[in-house]
Amino acid sequence: MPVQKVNDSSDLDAKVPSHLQRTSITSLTMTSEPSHRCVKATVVHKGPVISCAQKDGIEMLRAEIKEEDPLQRTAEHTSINVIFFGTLAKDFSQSARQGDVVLLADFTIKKSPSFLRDKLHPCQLEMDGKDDFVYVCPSAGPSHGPSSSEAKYTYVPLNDLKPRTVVNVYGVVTFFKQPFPSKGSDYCSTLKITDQSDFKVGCNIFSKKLEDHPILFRVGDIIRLHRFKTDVFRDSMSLLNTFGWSTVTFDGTTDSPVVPRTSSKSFHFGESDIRTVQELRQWAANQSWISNDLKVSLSTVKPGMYFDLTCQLLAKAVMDSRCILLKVWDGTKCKHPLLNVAVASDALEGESTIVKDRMNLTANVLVYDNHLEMARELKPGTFLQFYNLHALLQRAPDQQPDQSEHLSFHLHGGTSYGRGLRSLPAESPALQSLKSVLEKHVDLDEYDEVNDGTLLEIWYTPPEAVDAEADTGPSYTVRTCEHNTRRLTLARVKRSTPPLSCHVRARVKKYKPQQLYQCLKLFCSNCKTMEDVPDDSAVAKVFRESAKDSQPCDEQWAATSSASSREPGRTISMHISRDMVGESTHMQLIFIEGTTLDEICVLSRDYKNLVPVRSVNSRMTLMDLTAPFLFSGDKRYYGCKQCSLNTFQNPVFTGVETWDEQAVAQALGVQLMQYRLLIQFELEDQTDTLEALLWENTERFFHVSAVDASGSQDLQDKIQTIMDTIQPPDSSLEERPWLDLCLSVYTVKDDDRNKVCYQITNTEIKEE
DNA sequence: GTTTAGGCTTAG
Repeated sequence: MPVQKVNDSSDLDAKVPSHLQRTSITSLTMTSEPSHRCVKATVVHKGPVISCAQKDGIEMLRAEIKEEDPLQRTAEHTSINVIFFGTLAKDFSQSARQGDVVLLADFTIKKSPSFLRDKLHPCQLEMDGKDDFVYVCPSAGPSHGPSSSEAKYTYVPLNDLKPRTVVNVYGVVTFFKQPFPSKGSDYCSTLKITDQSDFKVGCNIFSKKLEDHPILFRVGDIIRLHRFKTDVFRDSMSLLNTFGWSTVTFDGTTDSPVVPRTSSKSFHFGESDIRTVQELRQWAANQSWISNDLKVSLSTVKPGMYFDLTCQLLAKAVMDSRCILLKVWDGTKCKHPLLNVAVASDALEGESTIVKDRMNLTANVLVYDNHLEMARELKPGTFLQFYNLHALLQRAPDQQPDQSEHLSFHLHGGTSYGRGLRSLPAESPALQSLKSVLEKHVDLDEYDEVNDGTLLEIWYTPPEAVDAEADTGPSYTVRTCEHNTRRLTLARVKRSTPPLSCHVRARVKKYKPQQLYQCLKLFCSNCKTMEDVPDDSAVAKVFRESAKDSQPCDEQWAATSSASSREPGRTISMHISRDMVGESTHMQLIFIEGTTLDEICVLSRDYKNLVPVRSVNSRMTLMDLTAPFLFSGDKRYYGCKQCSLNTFQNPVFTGVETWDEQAVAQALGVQLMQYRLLIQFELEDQTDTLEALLWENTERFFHVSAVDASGSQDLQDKIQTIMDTIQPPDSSLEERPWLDLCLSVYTVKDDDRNKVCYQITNTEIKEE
């Protein structure tokens, strides 16, 4: 069903079919049953139609809709993202404008992948156009028609104000205080406004109700005053609210939507208001008092400064009856070390800031006295505006006098210079740059559960890097993979959904096995059995028992020569296949019987392939597969006990040019076990630790072949040397080199449960 | 039927 238009907001309500129930956006949850619900709200943002590559190029559009929220202070999640897909996206793009009221039904409720950053709503609505239901009522003011009441109000320029008259005025706010309790019965708002006449007029507003006070966020906001009384005070004109008064405010950003902010349920608002606001914005943008007003962030703040800070609340704690600690960040790194006010974790409300503390991203703000009333209401995650915040260098209680002082922030008591704080609604234009900076730190969100990569690209372009701190300095490894995925923190990797390939930068906290020779494993590629390489004492025992009381075996297919050993009763015999006699290969494969392990080791220096055998009832038999079935130079090869076939009775030795371990194993019916190197690392970065295996990639990682290492002390020493560099014995974390790693995240079945595993792939040690 | 504040730094 395409998007339908109606002319009046009240018509929308008439369009609601009887089986549908109006639901407030605030009350929507993941478990809401969407099928019989509809929402009515105003479009506050409409994005472009985007073609989504990860969804077969389907077109999509994100819009943000907002429900009437008279107070704009405490109600949470009054806005929600709506994603339109396919033709509905295009249709909506053409039919709806910012400010329009829409009625939506038959949507799907999904988890919002952007909630942790935009704080709009934990859910989002998705509409694919099949049975969905979209009505649009073009904006013309929330409760009145556009032209019928035009010119109802006249606005007096500020230079034309006459004393003791009641007027309506428009102005740009050049100074304001958040409402504060007066000595009388009311709250008082104090502000100063100006307009194109450049006259500045002071204004006081008294009201018992906080919600009736103008909603002002920053200097440059625009205010409309109805029914204000003029008077002269200290040779200047001033304004005071009088009976029937009202105020409406607007953001002062040029080109941003003209959205009236008011608690009033019914107010006049028409085309001429939009024009007036736009003209004032344009005029103010060229005034030095606003355009020179550079924003101060944590990265630019200087000690001693009083400044306004736009930020997000991370955590809070009550210090005492006159002080609350607010831990905030704005995504920028402070140039001075930031003071960390230690608070017991059970006294702290909100997320842990440890990771951000370490990166000098967390500002500790001490809020005093009259501001506690406001601070007490704040919830972690809220966006905040501080006014006249004081940056102060101070020493931490446990700090030595010779150490550099740390920067703390105080919101002192009182309201001088507009001192105060307030929360900002998530959709405020004043927050757009803050949000985009915070998004670059998405990997730091310790509780971020964004896994749905498909919808993510509609919100942000991934940042190039995670963090400058870990970026600097060389890596002891190099990635060899072709793919160009984002680098993630370990905390983020742990929250990802397998399968996944990703890049991390980490250090090795620990590794197993600490006795590195134990990392050499035997692996059967057939049955996937992995076992340790048997130690010499176990192998020697097999040899001793095989040689005990044995008579040389007598096989038709073999030519045999025997010699007495030093021990009485033990004969050493060598057998060569008759098939091979006369061929050039005949000395390449020799069966040997009756030796000790030591003896066969000595003999293997002179013969290429020695197969130890024993005699059972005069028939030649392979030894127990605990022992190697083949000695070849300094290498020993083992067979899999489960998978080796017993075809030794009638071995075939023809047709092989060169005997190697594969050919020997095949001729003997042995399933050759491969040498592998297995190491388990405990990786660590600023966010978390994670156990990752080095398994399939080990040989490339060390530039060492496992089978070569099995017979070479030099190569085993090489691995030890590399490990001692990655994780020097008794080293502190800072002494260990960073490693750029490619990680593979996958699941394995473990007792019928899926277990997530991490393996280092496509990564090599840098060798000088 | 109309007091309050009328900007202009805490001092932790």
